[in-house]
Amino acid sequence: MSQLDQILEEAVKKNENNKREVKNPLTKEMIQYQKVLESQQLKSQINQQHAKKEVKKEYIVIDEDSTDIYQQNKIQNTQNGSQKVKYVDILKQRQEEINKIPKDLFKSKIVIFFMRNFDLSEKRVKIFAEQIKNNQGEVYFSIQEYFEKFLTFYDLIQEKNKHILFICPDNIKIDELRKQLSQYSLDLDVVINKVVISEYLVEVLKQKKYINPEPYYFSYINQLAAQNNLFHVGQQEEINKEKQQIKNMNISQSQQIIDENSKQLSNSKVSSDEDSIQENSLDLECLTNISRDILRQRKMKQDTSRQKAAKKTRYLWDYNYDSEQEQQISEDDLEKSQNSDKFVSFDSSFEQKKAEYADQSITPIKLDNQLFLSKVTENEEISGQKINYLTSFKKLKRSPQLDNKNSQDQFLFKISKSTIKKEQDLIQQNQTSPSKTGFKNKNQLDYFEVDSDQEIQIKDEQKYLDYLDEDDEDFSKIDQRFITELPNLKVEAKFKNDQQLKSLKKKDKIIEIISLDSDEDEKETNLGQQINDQEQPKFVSQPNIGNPFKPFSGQIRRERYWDERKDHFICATGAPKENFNKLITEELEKLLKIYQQEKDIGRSIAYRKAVGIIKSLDFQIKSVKDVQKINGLGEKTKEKIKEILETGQCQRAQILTQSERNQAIELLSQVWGIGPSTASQLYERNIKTIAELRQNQHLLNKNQKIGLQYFEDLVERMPREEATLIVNEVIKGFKELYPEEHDRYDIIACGSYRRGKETCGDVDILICRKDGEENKPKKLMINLICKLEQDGLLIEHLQFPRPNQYGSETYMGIGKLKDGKHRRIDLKYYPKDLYGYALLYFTGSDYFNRSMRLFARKKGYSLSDHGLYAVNRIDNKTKITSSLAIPCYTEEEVFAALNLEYKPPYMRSV
DNA sequence: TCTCAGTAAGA
DNA sequence: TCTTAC
DNA sequence: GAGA
Ligand SMILES: O=c1ccn([C@H]2C[C@H](O)[C@@H](COP(=O)(O)OP(=O)(O)OP(=O)(O)O)O2)c(=O)[nH]1
Ligand SMILES: [Mg+2]
Repeated sequence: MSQLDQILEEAVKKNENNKREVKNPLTKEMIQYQKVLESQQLKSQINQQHAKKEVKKEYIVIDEDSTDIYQQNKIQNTQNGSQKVKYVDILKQRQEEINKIPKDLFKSKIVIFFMRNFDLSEKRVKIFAEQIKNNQGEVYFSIQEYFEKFLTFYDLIQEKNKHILFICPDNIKIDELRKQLSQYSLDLDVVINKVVISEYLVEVLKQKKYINPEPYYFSYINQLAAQNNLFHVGQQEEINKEKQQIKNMNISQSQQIIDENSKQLSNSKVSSDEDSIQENSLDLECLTNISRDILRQRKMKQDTSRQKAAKKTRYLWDYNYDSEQEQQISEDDLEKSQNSDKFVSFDSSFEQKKAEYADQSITPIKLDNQLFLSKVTENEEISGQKINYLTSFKKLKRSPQLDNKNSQDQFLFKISKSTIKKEQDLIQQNQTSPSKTGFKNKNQLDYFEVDSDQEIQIKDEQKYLDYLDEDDEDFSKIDQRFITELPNLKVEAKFKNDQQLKSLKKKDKIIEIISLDSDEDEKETNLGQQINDQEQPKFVSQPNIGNPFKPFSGQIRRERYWDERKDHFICATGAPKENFNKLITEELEKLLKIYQQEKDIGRSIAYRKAVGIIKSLDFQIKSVKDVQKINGLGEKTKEKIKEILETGQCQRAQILTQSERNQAIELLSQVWGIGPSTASQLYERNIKTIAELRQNQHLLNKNQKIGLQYFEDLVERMPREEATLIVNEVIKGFKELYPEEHDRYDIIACGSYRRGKETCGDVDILICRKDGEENKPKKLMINLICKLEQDGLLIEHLQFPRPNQYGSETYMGIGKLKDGKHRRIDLKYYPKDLYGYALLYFTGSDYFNRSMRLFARKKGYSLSDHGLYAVNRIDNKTKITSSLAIPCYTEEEVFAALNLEYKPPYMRSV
């Protein structure tokens, strides 16, 4: 038995052993991923230390990405005689490491790689591939690529005498491969000798000490640097001390990570409990789920961080920021400040670093009351004018040394002496400051430090100009729009204790506090989930003496840029009533559904967009040429369109929708309250039909049970006429409930009904008071719901209304007409001022909303059912939102505010 | 490499 | 935090 | 998956 055979056998065995354990999501792949994450954390920690000058370093990492630059630079260095910059040649180390693998391990083999794995990283695969090629082997990166080699089927079979390996990350791909091959009526075993999961292959190679994971982790680089005297500090003793410190830190920390991981690994061997999955069906499904979980986790991480950031920032604007309080600092403090301002990022590419070394024009800049270190490009010609503009900046954060001081000092910033000096020199030379620091007084010194090494590049359309260009006169007009306040909104706050209240009052914001009425019968009404005290206070409006919104620099430019490109947005083009390409959109929608199930956000957005674009066409696509130049339809989509035009279907969609799993999940997630995650969990428990689900109701929550109960009725769409009757019932009930003041309210059926669709999935009803909020009965929505329940219209309640910070309320329930089927009914109440935004939102369609909101976002606004706000997005984590919405009292005004043509509801069905 | 709408509720 | 919904 |  050859060496390779042995290794493969072990890898396969490992795979089989692990199949029993996979119920626990802590699989090896996940642990590898964790390891990478932690390595990244370590990296950023050390980067921070570098930034704080706790550790100085002066070397550059050479890796696969920077070899060319390295070679050039090396020649230059040696020509000059003295080596200026030192290198840690990680590439060499990696090559040495990979050389440890016996050269002829893959000799004369054919290897097909299917890569997506942390451990068998891309770099490593490249080196592998190189090695195999040098040993009379062959390497392919897809099965198609491999097939292209053959003219006849006979050739293919002959080739099998060689050892053909398929290395892939997980079992999904094997499944897919099988399907692909079945299209050619080929069996997997005919084509390929062995299929190896890369994860387990790597595991075996590691055990045999052929490969070492360390060279691909950050800590290894640090160790190397320390070993090679590449850390530089003034005193020799300190050098040694620091070197040792870093060495220890990295070794112990990375060792710790490895230990922890192996501990988790051994803990993760959990015996599967009996009701989980049948033995035979387990393997593929479980592994697919796990890799989905991992994908989802990665995505979820990004999403939640964005959400959190978004939540915080509104408070930032309203309650934390006060420019008046910026303090001046004495000369003494200025003297004390350290004179150092070189920021070198650790592992970025060589070119970037070179630029950083070379660039001396780092200056502080103040944008919208945040401080940045900026790079300013001087005298670039923009629209015929020579202008200085900001090309990139580093965000600054408050120095921790200030946290101990008393609160009055909290608006001091720190910037290094030399940068201030540069600024002052410019001012003294009577030049206009190239940045927006506003440091006119040399005593003014700020205590700020660099938040992260990452430099934020400013996109072309977002360049922040120092000087107003001709368009910027319009700022005054914008200003007018922004300072207008939305009247009639009340401030409502609920505090955990008086302290919170005081601290807010201190900041001179006037907040009117309305105690939440505690009517006797309130306790009996189920108002849903309790709000956590910690989350309070919530504000129904903004303080009525807000900072008048100042337009952000570059706003005119930004708006113009996106106005020129607005035909890329479906909200600007709209869709005709008729869909001329039903076949294509239906096929693409199949794929869309699959990707939504798999939680592949990117692809589902891409396919949704493609469907939207095709629906908006006012002609029938006859060939791909008709859609050749459309923005949003890329290569792959066009391929699929071509396929559909030629064969009448998309093969991939066909294969995917045929699979039992996908069909079951699709069916189960049609139950209200069950989404893709729950559906696939149910499928794992071998629940594949509604009947089976009805047998296992204990797995469902309250609303899901209701959804299941009325499943057959709810999956159906109702005819438009029935929706009309339901709306009339609601209006009738409302009139009976409030006979005197009913005409003070607008009651409008929105959703697909308002868009003029012939069938409606549900009834969406918007209620809006026409005059001020003060007169609105407190329990209007609850009363209405009780009334409709008495009338026999509403049968089940899914979601009770509860006032939120904007004074809007949402009800979701199930109702039916006499002798009719059960239908979903949504009631929403919005205060008068939100009428325009709410009507726009509730009319949809969902994709039209997304398109319009994206357009608003790009233009520097944020659009929702609560308003259109001006927003300055500094980076993906930081934004400043104006506390005052741009007033739009009708849909038309919202369109106008975004400089969009008004689209009547029937054109919004994208 | 980053982004993809924005908001809210239940468990 | 995760999932689902509009 | 597409676009920047
Ligand atoms: O993800 C979503 C879903 C819906 N909506 C808005 C637009 C939509 O028109 C309205 C009502 O939602 P519903 O789910 O009822 O959609 P619809 O457009 O009315 O279609 P259907 O006929 O399926 O009810 O809520 C969104 O903004 N985002
Ligand atoms: Mg609807």
